[in-house]
Amino acid sequence: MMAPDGYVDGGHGDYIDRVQDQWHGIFPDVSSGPAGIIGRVRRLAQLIQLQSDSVLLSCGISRAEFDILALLTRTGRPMTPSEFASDLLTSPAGTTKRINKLVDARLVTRESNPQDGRGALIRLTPKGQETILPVLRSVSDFEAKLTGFMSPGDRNDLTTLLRSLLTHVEAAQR
Amino acid sequence: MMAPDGYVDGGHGDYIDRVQDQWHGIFPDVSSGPAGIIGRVRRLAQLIQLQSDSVLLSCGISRAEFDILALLTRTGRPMTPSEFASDLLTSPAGTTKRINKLVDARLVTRESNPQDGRGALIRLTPKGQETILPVLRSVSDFEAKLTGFMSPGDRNDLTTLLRSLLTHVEAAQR
DNA sequence: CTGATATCAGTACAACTGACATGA
DNA sequence: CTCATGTCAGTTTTACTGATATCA
Repeated sequence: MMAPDGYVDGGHGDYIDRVQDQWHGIFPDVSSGPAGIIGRVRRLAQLIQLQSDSVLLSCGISRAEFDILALLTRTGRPMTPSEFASDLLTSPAGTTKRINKLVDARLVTRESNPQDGRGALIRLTPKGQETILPVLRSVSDFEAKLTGFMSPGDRNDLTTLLRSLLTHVEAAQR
Repeated sequence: MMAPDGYVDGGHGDYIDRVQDQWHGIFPDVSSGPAGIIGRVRRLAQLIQLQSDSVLLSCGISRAEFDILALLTRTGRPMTPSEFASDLLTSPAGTTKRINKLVDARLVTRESNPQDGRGALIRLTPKGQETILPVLRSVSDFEAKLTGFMSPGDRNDLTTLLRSLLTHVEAAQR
């Protein structure tokens, strides 16, 4: 069914459909289209976070630790605290605290940066690599399980549409 | 370009494209398809949260307060703390604290439930209604601005695909 | 009695702000 | 000197766990 503003008038499939039915009952003339996208992105992230945190917990690692270790793994090189902060959108002080916990756990080392005396260089230790690899596999399996029910075509379409939206939201960030 | 597992091999449009290029440089044979969806949902929610919080801040209201006031508005009836907790996925004690702040601000009232002596009933006050209505408009405008660049067809497609994914994730929740 | 509802106290965690030391 | 980097101290916020009172 098509609403006047061009949005599909949802059935009762998920949380957001129920939310939008409620809004429509209160404000019948207000478009609920954008919230059908933004609301689902937010709700999905909330549920995924919940489930994904329990995957990490079963690996004995926190989300904060995972983010830094995964970032170090995928760049494959030592990185500075500034790089963590700008990639993970955390404050400088918060970044320091995360690093300290990882240093205490011997998962990373902190060296002074030979190129820049102000800076530090955070390097993954062998223990850090051993720790993060199975976790990466678990997380990857978890993500595959969540999306595996979709057809390859739908997954491609969703990926493309989300990329388009993310590109736009990133541009609005600045 | 199509990867062997049926996922589009992304260009360099957004944060996740760059992340996936890094992963592909380290583990060339691992599928990065699911993370192209899950990663974007997470990143989108993070950026949207950031921008949306600043919209709320400019309205002088916190996210926690907004969620409860919006829920009360869209159901159009007094609700119990249990209902807040199960809808917003917060703990009972955390829910009580949120309500206390709203009661202190005179935005809601707490009455004992005549149908159930154990329970409470939270009701929106006139001041609460006056407070939340312009905020709802601001948030709605913000959401429309984020999605307005997409074609109606793309918005429909994205909505449908996200509904399908959310329905699946909700089912996995139980 | 049991199970559910709601609250409170205490705790733990995460993040921020502002100050500061260091060096480009 | 000014600006950037990184760290620390202190504060605030937030949510949780466990215990408790109440009542279906």
